[in-house]
Amino acid sequence: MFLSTTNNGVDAKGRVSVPADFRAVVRGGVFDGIIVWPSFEGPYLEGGGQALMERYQALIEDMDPYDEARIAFERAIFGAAKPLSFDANGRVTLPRELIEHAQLDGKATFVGLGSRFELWSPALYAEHQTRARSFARDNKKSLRLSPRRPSSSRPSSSGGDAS
Amino acid sequence: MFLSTTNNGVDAKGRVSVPADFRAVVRGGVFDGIIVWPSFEGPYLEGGGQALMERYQALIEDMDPYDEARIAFERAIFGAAKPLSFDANGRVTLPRELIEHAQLDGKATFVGLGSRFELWSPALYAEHQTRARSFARDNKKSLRLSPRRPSSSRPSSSGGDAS
DNA sequence: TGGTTAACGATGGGATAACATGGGTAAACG
DNA sequence: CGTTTACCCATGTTATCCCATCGTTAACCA
Repeated sequence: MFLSTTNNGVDAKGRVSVPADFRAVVRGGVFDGIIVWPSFEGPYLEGGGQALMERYQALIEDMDPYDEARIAFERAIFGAAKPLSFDANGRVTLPRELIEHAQLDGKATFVGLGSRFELWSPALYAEHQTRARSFARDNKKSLRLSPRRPSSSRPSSSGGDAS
Repeated sequence: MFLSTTNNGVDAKGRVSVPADFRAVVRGGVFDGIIVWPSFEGPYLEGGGQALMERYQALIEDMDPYDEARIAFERAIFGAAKPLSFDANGRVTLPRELIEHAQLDGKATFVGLGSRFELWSPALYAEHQTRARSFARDNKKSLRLSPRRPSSSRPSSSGGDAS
């Protein structure tokens, strides 16, 4: 499982060290590396191991062969996905177009999301985080996670990040 | 699996380098090359390895021998498909009619789509690419990954194409 | 417990092989 | 006999591999 957030450097050749935890997730597959594609939702990258790609492929092959959505997904995901293999030190080389899409400038933030991960420019990710947080606050009623309830006594005062 | 998008040149002889990743996918078959035919959906080419052809053959042979659709598929795919073998440098020579169908003019864009690939004029593909991305964004809900269940119904090497 | 050392992960740079591409020549085809 | 197709070699560019360095963490020893 891809977990946690890591900030690594992107050198002049576009190389970036994949966090060791992430490498351990994909270790064992026939393809020793990760697969990365530009998100079609924003200026960041999405990635995973080959197993993730095969899950997408299974999903897509269940769709009608001439479904417009199927063709769109095939082109948006498979067409844009780059297989990036690890070098001896656990790095991958990001192609120029991926670096540009995510606006990476010397640094990249790996964000683990369980079955996949995201790659962000640190600055954009911070911004995205604050927006995500306020979105969560605005929608907290729909975010009830578990039957466990806080049972009062918790200071409802805004804890620092007021807006 | 055919992945990623590559832009290669088409010289005066109609030769184009097949991306090395793509060559690796079809490597090992008895026929050392790719099979390409004009799409009946638009001005581009479709292609794959021999394994893909055999899949199509199996699909079509399940249809009624006198089904009009079967005849149409046979003519549109098998009748128009050209086996293009690699030269020593990994290139194929595109016949004139394929170049004209896809309106290739010095450049060709290989688009990997998992079990097959497409060949486009770069300008024409750019347009379809943006449309595919926005369509995918609007319909992403239909791509939800279901929680992986242990009883996977198919072996991991799906589709017969090598990794 | 404090200090030292070995191991792992991350980073930087240079050498080398792979890839894409161009042109030329010989064989095959009509 | 002319045209086309296949094969061969040469070259620039790019990506891949290999080695060295450095910081951090974890293990080990006194």
